[in-house]
Amino acid sequence: MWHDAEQQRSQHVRKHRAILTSAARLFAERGFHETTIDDIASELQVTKPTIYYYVRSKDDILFQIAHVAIEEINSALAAHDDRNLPADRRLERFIQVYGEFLLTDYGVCMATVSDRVLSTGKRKELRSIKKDLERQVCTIVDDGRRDGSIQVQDSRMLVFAQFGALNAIPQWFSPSGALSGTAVISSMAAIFRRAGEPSG
Amino acid sequence: MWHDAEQQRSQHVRKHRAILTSAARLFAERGFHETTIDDIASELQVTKPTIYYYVRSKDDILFQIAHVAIEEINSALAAHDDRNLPADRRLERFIQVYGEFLLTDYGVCMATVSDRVLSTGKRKELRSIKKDLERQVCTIVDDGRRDGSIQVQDSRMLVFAQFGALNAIPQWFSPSGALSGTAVISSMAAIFRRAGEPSG
Amino acid sequence: MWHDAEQQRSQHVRKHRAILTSAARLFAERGFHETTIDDIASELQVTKPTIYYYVRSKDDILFQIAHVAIEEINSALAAHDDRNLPADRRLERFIQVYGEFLLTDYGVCMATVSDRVLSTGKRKELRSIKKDLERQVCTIVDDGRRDGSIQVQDSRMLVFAQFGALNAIPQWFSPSGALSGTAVISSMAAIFRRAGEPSG
Amino acid sequence: MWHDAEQQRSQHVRKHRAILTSAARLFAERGFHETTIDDIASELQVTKPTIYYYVRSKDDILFQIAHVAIEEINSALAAHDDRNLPADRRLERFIQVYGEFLLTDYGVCMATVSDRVLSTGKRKELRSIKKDLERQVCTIVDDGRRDGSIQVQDSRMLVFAQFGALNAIPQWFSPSGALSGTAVISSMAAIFRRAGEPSG
DNA sequence: CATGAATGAGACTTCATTCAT
DNA sequence: CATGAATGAAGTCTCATTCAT
Repeated sequence: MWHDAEQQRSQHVRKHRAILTSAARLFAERGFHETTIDDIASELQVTKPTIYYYVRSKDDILFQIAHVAIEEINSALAAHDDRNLPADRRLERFIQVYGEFLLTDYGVCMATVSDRVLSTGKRKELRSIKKDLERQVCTIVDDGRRDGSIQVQDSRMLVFAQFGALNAIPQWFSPSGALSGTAVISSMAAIFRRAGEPSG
Repeated sequence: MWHDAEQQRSQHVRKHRAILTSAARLFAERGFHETTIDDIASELQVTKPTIYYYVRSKDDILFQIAHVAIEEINSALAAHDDRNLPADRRLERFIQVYGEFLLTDYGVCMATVSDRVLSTGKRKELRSIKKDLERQVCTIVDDGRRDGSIQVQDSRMLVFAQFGALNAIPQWFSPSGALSGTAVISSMAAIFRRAGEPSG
Repeated sequence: MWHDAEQQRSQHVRKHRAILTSAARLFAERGFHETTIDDIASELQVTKPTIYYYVRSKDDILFQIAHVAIEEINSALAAHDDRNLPADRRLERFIQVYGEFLLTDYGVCMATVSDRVLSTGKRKELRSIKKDLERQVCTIVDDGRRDGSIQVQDSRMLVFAQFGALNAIPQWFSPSGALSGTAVISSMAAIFRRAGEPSG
Repeated sequence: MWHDAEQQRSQHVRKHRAILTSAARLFAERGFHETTIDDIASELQVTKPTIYYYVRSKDDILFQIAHVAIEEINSALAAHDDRNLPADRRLERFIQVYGEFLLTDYGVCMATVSDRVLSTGKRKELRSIKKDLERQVCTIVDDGRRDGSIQVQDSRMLVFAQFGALNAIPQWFSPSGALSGTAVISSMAAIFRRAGEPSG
């Protein structure tokens, strides 16, 4: 029955994903080097080699987490079609979506864990993916400069500032703090809205 | 002769500092976990135990680097007495000084290396020091809100955004790139100036 | 129907043999420790447990390969009835048959792979089988000493020398080289013929 | 005092050599894969990391053993200047020297352990060294063909046969057996002397 | 019969750290 | 003060082998 095969396949995908998710949480919480494969395994109630049945190596896990993370951002971004909005609104929406993502384990992991453990090849691939994202946002800013809704000297600098500010959130944000995650994100959005606001 | 002792003492301090400096450079370049004590030792043309003569442990090195770093920032800040300037100018000056610092190895190391390797005690101490710095900047912003030179909803958010944006610079900045370090810093300063600019 | 059972049985034997053959090829090519059960399985397009359905363990495979190998040699030797030939001719024929066998995967595997992986019991059994073969050849040499066609001080030494020289062939022989396998074997046969040639 | 440094250096060399020697013995006895670094360490009454203080990796040990082995053979060969002897005598002497070497742990190790564990680079280097040795012996045989003291169709085949026969000795020779090592070697030498003896 | 999944056991290797000199 | 040597403690990864289906 093809259903069986289908089920098995999805089982496999699900478990693979479970590994990434556990790992993302642990990497986000303790850091990459502070997390052992055994930690991941025991969280999933399996043994070490089981992890290796699904995944090639420890840094492969990180690499795949990053890939999943990017996919998630992109699909979250694609969820709203905002091509008709003015650029400043689109930028704000981006900050919202990206900020929301940074509250998840995948997000924290991606924003927090250094890519230095990766092999040169993987690192390059990852950086290029991240650059794509940056370019996307740059395009929005450039649109804004054209349609007059955003005013800034150097779009790349603004984008870098935004990513820097947002990616740092996990380093100080605590869900039990005074501000909710959404509030924090709104605050950040406001700051960067004003930074690009057409003066006078 | 007390002179001898003096000289010895200063020798000791100098060598100790050399260790921190080499380590800062390597940590900044390769990362903490990617740098071994041997790497540091061989860069200084000494052997491992020599390092341990001056330093308690590997994370002690990181800890001390952070301390030196903070000292340096503080003395750089103290160099200009700007108590009489309006807050927005003082904030800008801070960004300049801090940004300049981020171009040094100590700066990159501090902005880049996670404090997760440290023992809870040291980590807390370090965080509290960093918090002091944040508070200093918060005070400036709050002053600005009072004197009307800075307009922002939540000062802490603005400060976090600034530190985030600045601390991320070492992750993408390359001295061989189109923009000089100073240019980058000015750009950042401009962005945050505008973010706090009184509207209308 | 017994026919079905018969067919099944022969299926089973065929598959079992296919495993041994693939394994022999891989062991011969890469070596025993450099070949994993998975390698064998994937070459046969089956999965690991399937291998274990036919075979007890990895070294069991090696053990059985050796058994098959010996059978093959013996049946190849039996193919020519040469009891009436003079001993020197019989020895030469042996070298030819054994040499030919050493050009096959089973042969290379047997000549090349150490028996140290085997349990003591299996190792002893295998060595005793090999000793049988040696004894057979010794007998030929002894016959030669009696009938005057072979002259040698210590038959066992001659036999060991022969096996050593022949078994080493796979270590240097390349089918793409100047000499064909048959030529190499003839060469070896000539050398040992002369070594046993009655002088004067 | 330079003497101290000298002593220390020689200490280091001596210990390094002790590792190789222990390893050679164990590899020869049990095989490479059947010997763990811990086995080597515990035989020397040190711990595993100590081994790594002197040696880069497990297969580096094998590689270095082979190097030492070759050196030993060459120096043993150089010990007798036999350039004036007829080629057949020189060949015999070679067999004696090489055979003697095969009774040592380094010899057994080299003759017995497969080079398949080595990286391609190291393997090539080693093979080329071995080829040099073969070429040396080939030269002797060729000399013999010229001066009439050795008669053989293909010198390389004779040399391969010799090395094969000799290298196999460790597989069957037992010091507690009827024949002494020297006796075995003489026997082998005799066989190959006769194999190359000018007929008639 | 065959498979996907899981595991036990162990190997190599690294590295911060410490002694004895 | 500084060094060569040594080590404890882990960590990553591999692989033969076995269940449950």
